[in-house]
Amino acid sequence: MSVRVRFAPSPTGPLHIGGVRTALYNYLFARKHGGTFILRIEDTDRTRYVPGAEAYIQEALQWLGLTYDEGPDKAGPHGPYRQSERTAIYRRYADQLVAAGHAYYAFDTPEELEAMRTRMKKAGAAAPKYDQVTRQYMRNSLTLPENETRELIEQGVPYVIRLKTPRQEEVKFQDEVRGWVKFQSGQLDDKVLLKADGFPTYHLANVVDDHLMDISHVIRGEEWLSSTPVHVLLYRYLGWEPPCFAHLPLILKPSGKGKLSKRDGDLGGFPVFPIEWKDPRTGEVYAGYRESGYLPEAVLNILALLGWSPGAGREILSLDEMTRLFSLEKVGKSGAKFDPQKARWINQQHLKRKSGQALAPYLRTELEKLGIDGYDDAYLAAVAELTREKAQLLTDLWPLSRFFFIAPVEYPLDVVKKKWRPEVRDFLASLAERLPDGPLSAETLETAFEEAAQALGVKAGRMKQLFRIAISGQPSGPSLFPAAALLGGGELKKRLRTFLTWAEQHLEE
RNA sequence: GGCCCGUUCGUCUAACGGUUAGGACGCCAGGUUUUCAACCUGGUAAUAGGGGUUCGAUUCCCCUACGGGCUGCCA
Repeated sequence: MSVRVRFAPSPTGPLHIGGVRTALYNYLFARKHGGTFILRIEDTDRTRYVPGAEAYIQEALQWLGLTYDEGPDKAGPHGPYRQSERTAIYRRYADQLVAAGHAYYAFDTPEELEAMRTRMKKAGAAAPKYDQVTRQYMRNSLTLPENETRELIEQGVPYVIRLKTPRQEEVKFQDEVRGWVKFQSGQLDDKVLLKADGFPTYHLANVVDDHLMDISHVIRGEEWLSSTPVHVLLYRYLGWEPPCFAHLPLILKPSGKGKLSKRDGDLGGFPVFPIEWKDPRTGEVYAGYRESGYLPEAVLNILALLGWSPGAGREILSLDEMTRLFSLEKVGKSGAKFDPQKARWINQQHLKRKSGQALAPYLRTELEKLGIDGYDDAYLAAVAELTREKAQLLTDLWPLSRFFFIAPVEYPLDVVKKKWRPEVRDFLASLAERLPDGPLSAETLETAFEEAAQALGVKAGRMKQLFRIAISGQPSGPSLFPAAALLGGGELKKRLRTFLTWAEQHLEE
């Protein structure tokens, strides 16, 4: 049996990281088994449709490198891959279920349903549902005479098609991550399959499409676990073999309770969306991992570890490595709290593994924003090479790299005061004299540094931080001599003199 | 409330009946004879509780507690 899996988001807004993780696991499973990964858009709710959401999903997956083999923009043998374009198909199966006696027409208006619920609540039912018992008192093709049902339909009275759940049956299925899960059908309600507007609900569309698209494994979030028995029933009534199910543990809020939601990002200071999202209705902008300085491979790595572990202490993984190591057996059962700190650490690890060359374009972009040019790629790469060690996010790179392009004009007065001593002036001046005008190596610089210190009888170590401040304007930063050497002798001299002048003005002895 | 799922350091997790219960993030301490978010070393800290089963339970079973999901003509 060939592996075919799908990621089936609903375009009701931006994809959040829980969804991204579902996509990732599906992707990994497909690639691991040489299978097919499909993107299917579940846009069956016209009231919640958000323009731009589908494009957002595609852009996010593309940025992350989760390429799919079939999808709305990638033709395949089982299209179309947008459910709104498949309504006739669902209709056909809904009719088939009615004809077979497994589903029925229900004419109850929303008001009537509401009335039923409040009535039952008053009578003591905590969560009233349209089920084996309730349906006997509602307006549907089970309670109405056949000719009346036909008449209502002919008159164009709105109706839905509901699944006729059996009264007392055990419905069970084997979940790949949880083992056998059992439900009593009497606990189920008569789910709407086809809505009054002719669109299917998730349950119908999902089952029909998974079958028609030949899906072998349904890998989705745990929020679907309790509707799986309904799906199992549907497969049975349609005469189809159900796929394998695997329900993934949920990603939980870092603090407090509940599953991760839109708001949590703002509160916790971390993004919940892969890329930035502008709400077309409110104009609100939500931060994305991409814009916040995360590498796509790091985001994938962060998410992969939330609910899955390859064991053996492996944590920093590329997409290829994850693919090799992935298995549903190793997926955990319990919800995982999102840890923003660890997320940043993982990003940092990936950043450290990047070459300066690969990071250079990011610096280029920052320079362009400021209208600075005149630096070649090799220089940018060398800078990135030095600063990436200290960066956790891509966005940390520029603040760390800035002084390689822009000479400091201000210095942290308090630190300078603390470290200042009379011989510093002479030392820096002497160092400036010893430097060549052109390029220099870190070794040459260090030698000159030592010599200058010796000549004046001061400890080289004591001079280092002020030297750093003089050339970068910052009390800390990348490895000192390599960084300074990269600036070149001429530039160093200039900066030392500027600093000495500044010191004269700001330090009264 | 009902149904379903879950429960190992603060967090993510490893250990598929026998380990001094391991790793990672975080935190703390020390080192790196300048700083430092980097690096190195060390430390801190867990099997929810109670019953079984077993020679032996983190691991299997039951109960309780707690957490989560679902309970829509939303997905």
